[in-house]
This record gives sequence, structure tokens and C-alpha cells, in this order.
Amino acid sequence: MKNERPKTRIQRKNREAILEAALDVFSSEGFRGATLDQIAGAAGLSKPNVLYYFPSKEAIYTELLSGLLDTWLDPMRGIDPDGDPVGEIVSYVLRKLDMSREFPRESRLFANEIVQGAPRILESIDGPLKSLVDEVAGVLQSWIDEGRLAPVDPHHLIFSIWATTQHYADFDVQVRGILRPEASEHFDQAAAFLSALYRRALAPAPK
Amino acid sequence: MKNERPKTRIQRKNREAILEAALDVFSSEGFRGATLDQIAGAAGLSKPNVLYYFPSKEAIYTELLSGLLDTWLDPMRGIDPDGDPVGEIVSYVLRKLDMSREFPRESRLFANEIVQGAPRILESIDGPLKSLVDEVAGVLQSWIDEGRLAPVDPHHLIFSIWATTQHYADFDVQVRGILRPEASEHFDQAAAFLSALYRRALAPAPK
DNA sequence: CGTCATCCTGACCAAATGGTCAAACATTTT
DNA sequence: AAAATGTTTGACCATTTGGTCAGGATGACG
Repeated sequence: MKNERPKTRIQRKNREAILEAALDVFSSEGFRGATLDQIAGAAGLSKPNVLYYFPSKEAIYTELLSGLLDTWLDPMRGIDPDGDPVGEIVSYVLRKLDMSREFPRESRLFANEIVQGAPRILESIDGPLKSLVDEVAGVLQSWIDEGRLAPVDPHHLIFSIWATTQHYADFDVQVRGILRPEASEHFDQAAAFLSALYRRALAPAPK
Repeated sequence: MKNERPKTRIQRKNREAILEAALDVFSSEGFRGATLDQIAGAAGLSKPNVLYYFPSKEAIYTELLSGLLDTWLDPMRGIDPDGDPVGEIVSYVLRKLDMSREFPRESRLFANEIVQGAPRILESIDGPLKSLVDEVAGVLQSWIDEGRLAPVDPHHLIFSIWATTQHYADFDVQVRGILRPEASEHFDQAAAFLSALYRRALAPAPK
């Protein structure tokens, strides 16, 4: 049962516009760097009007954040315990990389929050995030035990996947500064590189 | 020839204290999130006194940033073109990881800046950073050509090393939230994991 | 000890910013 | 077409914040 109450269509539309604008602003300026005027401007509304839909700046921010965590973890839920280990992991990597390509602002929003100590979503990390990760780590470990995956620390494997894939969204400026391509061409290179990296590293030793 | 002019020892001491305090505050709050009062407080000085040593908040920030870039790139300069390829890369990874362990605030400072589009150090990325990276990429490529390193995209290899190592500093809260250890124990696990990962992935196919 | 340069501070300022509110304006509902 | 409900805004406010400044305190040094 969804907790959405789109009283009127105009209300739905404006809340939508505000969240969209806020994502833009928060992701590129951080929470403190963003101003209500910026958000209001980007949403095509006046500042008091924004505050008519949300009680405060912080409320907009946390709504964005909490609404996103789920989507953000989706790729991980797609890992099939009954599939081919290396294949499953590589396709997880590619799904995660795709999220960086499709939703860089969302990635940066999280990055900003976490780098600064995640003052507003610590609970979410300790709670749902940790349990999902532990669950997946369990699957990885069982694959290792069965000799179908190279023996590496499951948690750190997950970290490395997050790090390498999110890097292309979060540090986009740096990547773009070092590689030349204007287009998102480097995402395809990254996909090729990361597949190869993990395929080579994770293939179990032949018995 | 150093551009340091420590007119008096008190001047040197206070500038030092301010930069140290600023590193603390900027790295955990971001540029806009940090306030002069916070910095002054952390440095044990009054706000006007801070402004006596630095012309503005931004001046403190950029001085920090520019003074750090060099140190930050040092591990990369230690790569020996005449060494054993895989060994050189793995020890580069470990050096970089050590920097994350020893200087997490510095890492977060950069992360904050880059995630937000690096508005104040774009030149440094396009300039010295790019050339050093290209140089190292050249070395990697020559190793590949000689068949002493698995054929992977050199630039993306470098990105993956940055991503995986800096992750432990920048996303420390997340890592700590998922792993239990209070101590910096996970850095040792990470070292073991990353050595194994890159060793396995980069070993050239036997001829 | 006197004087000169350096160092430090309280008081102050202008701009920015999150947020409020009463009143005007729209839209539905009856 | 009222009445009721929902939406928008200009004017306003309190606080925070980067920064200034005149003068006082504290060295350094002959």
C-alpha cells in the first residue's frame, strides 16, 4: 500500500517538479550548498510556494534520499543465487555501472551525503543496507565454498564493485578531465574493462 | 626555492593551526558547509584573527587544496618502469591504500571537491594530473605490449585503483556501518583483498 | 625602557538564507 | 454563483555568515 496521496494533480505535478529540481541542486552543491531559492528557481516556483509543499529544506532532502535508497539497491537484488557465479557478478557490475550512467545525480547525492559522514541517513545504512549486503555476502561465500568462485573476501568484493562503478558518476569531472571523449563513450570502455577485470579475478582455479 | 616566508615563528604556528583546523572542517562539511567560526574555533583563534592570516575563507580552502595535490599524487610517481609489472602495480595499490588510511581527511577533501564538479581546481586536473596519468598509462601500455601484463585499458585500470583505494577513506562511514570492526582492521582486510584482486586480474596469460 | 612592528579583538556591517504570514488568486464543490 | 477549499505570492523577519576596522595588547629590539 503506497503512502502517496496526490490530492490534486497540480499537487502531484509541483511536488514532482520540486523533487526533480532539488535533485539537481542538492547533487551538485551538497545539502548546505543548496539554497531554497535555487531549488525554487529550478522548479519554476517561488520560494514560499516550495515551502507550501514541503515543510522545510531538510524535508525535501530526506524525502529525496529515502525515496532513492531502494532504487539504488535494486541491482544487487537481481543477483541470482542459482546462476553462474562469475556471470552473475559480472552482470551485477554492469547493472550497477548502468545506474551510474543513467542516474549520475542520484549517485552524487549519496556520495555527498556519505563523504560528509551521512549525518542524515546513518540508520538506513546500519539497517536495510547492511542486511542486504550481508545476505549477498552469504551467497558469495557459499559460491566460494563450492569452489565456483575464487576465494576473496565477499564484503570487500562488494565494496570494490561499488567503488569502481560509482566512480564514473561521482568523479565524472575527473574522468572527463583525463580522458578526452565528450560523449559517454568512456562508460562503454569502463564496461569492457570492468567485465574483464572481474572475470579474470574471480574465475576459480581449475580443479 | 621554497616560497615559504615564516616571518615570525608565531606566524608560522598560527597559519599551521588554521590549515590543520580547516582541513578538519572542510573535509567533513564541504566548502559551503564550513564556517569561519568553526575553523577559528577549531584552531583556537578568533574569527578576525583567522582573517588576519588569510584574506578569505576561499583562500584557506584553495591553499589547502593546492598544497595537497602533490602529496596526493606521490604514490603514483613511485611506479618503476623497470620493475616487475604486476608487483609494481600491486605495491602502488598498497601505497595508495595507505594514504587513505593515513590521510582520510585529505582524501575526503578532494572527494568533496570533485563530486561537486571541482569548481576550484579544474585547471589542476586538466594540467599536471592529466599529464602524470598519461605518462603512467604509457608505461602500463608498454608492459602490455611486451606481454608482461594482462591487456586491459591502462586509464581505466588507474581509475579502478583510485576508486577502490579511496573508497575506504571517502566512504568510511558506510564501510564501518557494514563491517563491524571499530579498529582500522578493515584496512588490512582491504589490503589483502586488493592485492589478490589485482594480482589475479593482471597476471599475463602464460605464453 | 621606549619605540616600532606585529598580533589580536570587540563591535560592527551588508548580504544571504531559511522560514512565516496575511492576503490575493484559482479551482472545485454544492 | 456562492461557498469552500486549495494555491500562490509579496512583504517581512531572525539568524547566520563572510568580512571590515579602529584601537588595544603583545612581542621584538636597540
